[in-house]
Parts: sequence; structure tokens; C-alpha cells
Amino acid sequence: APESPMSSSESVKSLTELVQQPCPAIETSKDGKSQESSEPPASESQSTTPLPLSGHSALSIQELVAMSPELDTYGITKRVKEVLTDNNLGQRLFGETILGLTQGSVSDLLARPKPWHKLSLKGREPFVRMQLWLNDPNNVEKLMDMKRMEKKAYMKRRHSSVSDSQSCESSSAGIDYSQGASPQPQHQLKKPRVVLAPEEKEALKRAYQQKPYPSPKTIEELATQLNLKTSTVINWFHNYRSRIRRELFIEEIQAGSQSQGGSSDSPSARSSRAAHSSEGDSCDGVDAEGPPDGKASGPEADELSGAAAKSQGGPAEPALEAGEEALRGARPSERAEPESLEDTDDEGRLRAPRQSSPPAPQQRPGDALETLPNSATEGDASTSAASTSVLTGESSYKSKESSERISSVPSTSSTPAAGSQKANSLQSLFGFSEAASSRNTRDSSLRKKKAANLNNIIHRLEKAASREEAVEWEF
DNA sequence: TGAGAGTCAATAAT
DNA sequence: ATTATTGACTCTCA
Repeated sequence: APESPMSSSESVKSLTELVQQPCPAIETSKDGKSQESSEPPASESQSTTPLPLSGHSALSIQELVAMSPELDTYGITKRVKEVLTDNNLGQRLFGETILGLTQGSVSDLLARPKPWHKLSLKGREPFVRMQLWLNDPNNVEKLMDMKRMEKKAYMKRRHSSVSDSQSCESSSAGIDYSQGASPQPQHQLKKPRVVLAPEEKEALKRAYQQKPYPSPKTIEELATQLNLKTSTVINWFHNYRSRIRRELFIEEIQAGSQSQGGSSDSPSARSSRAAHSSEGDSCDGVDAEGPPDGKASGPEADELSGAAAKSQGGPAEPALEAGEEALRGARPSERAEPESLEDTDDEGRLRAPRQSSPPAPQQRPGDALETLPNSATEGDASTSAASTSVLTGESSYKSKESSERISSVPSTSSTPAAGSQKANSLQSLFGFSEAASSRNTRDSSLRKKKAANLNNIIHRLEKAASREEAVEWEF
């Protein structure tokens, strides 16, 4: 073996980097697809790669995502935020240019990244793109160029309109005489965007605490009583549930990164005692979890977390028939009397009513996590991928300190890395899939398939890579 | 049919 | 001018 392998820590560079390089041909060959694990429908054909994608890799972003080792989403967003602010680059530009997302989405993503293992393939894409961008030595420069170009275009437009000239305005359609445009001419062809009043939100939150998954009937009731469209109530629950979940993920990430000094760890760990048979699950005990530092987010504790608060304070009274109570004091329609608002307030929050009596082992309002259906479990497999910094971190990059200009480029790869890195990255990748398939066997058929596919990809990659550098990979 | 994941896009806040 | 929030969509999946 060439080179002392040394720890794995810093060695595990990035797969992204590997791919990112002009790797001549990673084309497996021209032959049609070859046997085995046939990917369902996915793969090619997706014309979704109009973005820069940092150059010219032969692999599509999706392939990269599929091969990517576990990324530290939190760390990535942190760095991206720094680079952007340090260089006065906005989210809009970054989002549209690099990620292909709108400003709002970018803001959300940067502020509340979900942990890698809780992301779907699609959800991982932006993070891979961000990592790719961070690795690009010219990332900032390129964006700045874009910015300049936009400005130029903007100026130009303005000029032409001010100084007359009917040049480019296409026919009709648009905004010809924009400016003076009064904000109301276009009749309400655009629906007005519903904005829930604070009282309504409160009521919905209360309803959520009693029943996170209201039945259609309950939803109907809520809608009627709050004077909202049914779909609005449904949407609200969908959104609220998923946003609460996200909020919890964040806690997980932060707690993980700071409490557990060393290793990467990564959120997962707790509560994976699903145990056999998949069902009973009546529940975990209260899991006293007492987060070391007393409490979670102190500062905010606002809306979302407020509802999710886990004050296990004792014997909360049995909740009523769902809806009802929640509606108390909610007086939608026209306006709201300050009074009712206050009223409801004090009692609505501050305590997480538990619903003990009701039948069905529903989840408690507060901590609905963990037990949640679906993929919540998915991730626990990430284990061995140990190094949180896998693709991510590494490399130097000081946080804000020196106020120099454009040097924040974190480029990891400026220096032609040695082959060992590649080896390592693949190793980690492999490890990942392996772990994924081995842990938690049941519900595996799908997982196995995925793993098989991953291995297949790895295999091909290895083949291609070995052509330019003899390295031995261990499998 | 309904849940969750991702996003969009209007509009609130800074 | 940017960034943050959030109701509504679009897709998948089961």
C-alpha cells in the first residue's frame, strides 16, 4: 500500500471533488447498459441540469447525489452563508444561478437545513450543488460576474425605457407602461393569497396539539368554525407538521455538533429501538432526555417550538373532543377583539396537553417525532459514514476574522490531490451503503436495491478511476 | 386518498 | 434591497 493511510479523518476528502475534476472519461463505455440492478425509472432522461454544475463533469448532478457520501448539511450552509455575506452576494443570485431555486427557498434552506439522512434524493441535490460550489475555486468570482452582468442588463433596460426607444419591448404581453402601474388594475385574476390571522393560527395550533392528524371531519369543523376553506386548513396542517419536524431536526443537529465534541456523530442515535415486529410501539417511555443544557432553543421558543414544547408537566387534563377547545376564543372573520386573543393565549400554550384518554395510540401532541411513520427511520443507517466532514469540511477556511476581500474561497482542491483521497472517498461511500444495508434488516428489500445500485455505481467508478491511477480500493 | 418532501412566490420584516 | 415567513402546489409513494 502506498502511503500510510493514517487516520481517516482528514483523508476522507470528497467524492465531489473527484467528480468535479475534469476526469477525462468516466464513461463506462458505450455499450448499452449492462445487466444487473436495473434502476427503476430514474436515471437519465431527466433534463434537470441546466445549472452550471461547476463545469463539465461527466456525471449528472443526480448521479453525484446518488454517490455522495454523507454531507454535513449544517456545515455546508454555514459556510455558504459566510461566503455570501462576506462577498455581498445575495441569496437570490446564488439561488437562481447555482442552485436553481428561488430566494425564499434558499433562505429557508440556509436557515434550516435538514440533516443529510433525512433528506430525499431530491432534497440532497441543493446540498451537493452547494458543496460543489464551495469546492470551486472561482465560485465567488463567477457569481460576481453574474451580478455585474445583471446590473448591466438592468441599467440598459432602464435607459432604453427612459430615453424612449422602443427597442426590445416585445409585443404586448408584458409590462409596457410599467412604472406608473397602479397596483390594482389587474383585477383579482391572481388570487389574493390567504393570510391567516394570528388568532386563527393560534386556534389551529391548539387544534394541532390535540390532534396532529385531524380527521377529515375535524378538519371540516375547523374550517367551518374558523371560516376558512377546507383546503386551507388541510394545507396548514401539512405545512405545520413538516415545519415542526424540521425544527426538531435542527435541534438535533445543533445538539449533536456541539455537545459531542469529537467525532462527527450525527444525529441519529436516539430512539431507534423500534424493535421487532413493527407495530406495538405504544411507546417509548417518556424518554427523559433532558437535554443537558436545560432547554432547547431559549431565544426563540416561539411559535413552532412553542407548540412542540415538551413540557411534560404533569397530568395535563385530558383533551376534549379535539376541535372544540381549540376554537375557543378564535374569532376569525372580520376582526378580532383584543380580548379574545389574550384570553386564548394564556391557556393555549404553556402546556402541552396530552391526550391520554382517547383511543388509538396516537402520538402526543408535543413530541410527535421519532415515532412518526414513514421514513423517519431511514437515516439511522448513516452510522459508519462517521466523518461528518466527509465531503464537507476539511480544508481550511477561517470564519469571519480577517476582513480581507475575496479570500474566503474554501477551495479544498486547489492543490492537485493525491489519489489517496479518491480512494478514501470511495471507501466512505462504500461504507455508507454497506452500513445502510446491514442495519435494520427488515424493510430492506428497497434498501438492498439501493445498496446494490450504489455498489454498482461504485464499481464502475472504480473501474474508470483505476485507469488513471493505480490505487487499491478495498471492498 | 392522504402524508410528506420540496418548492414557489407573494408579502412581511429588517 | 435583502432576507424571512408561509399558504399553496407538484410529485411520489403507499
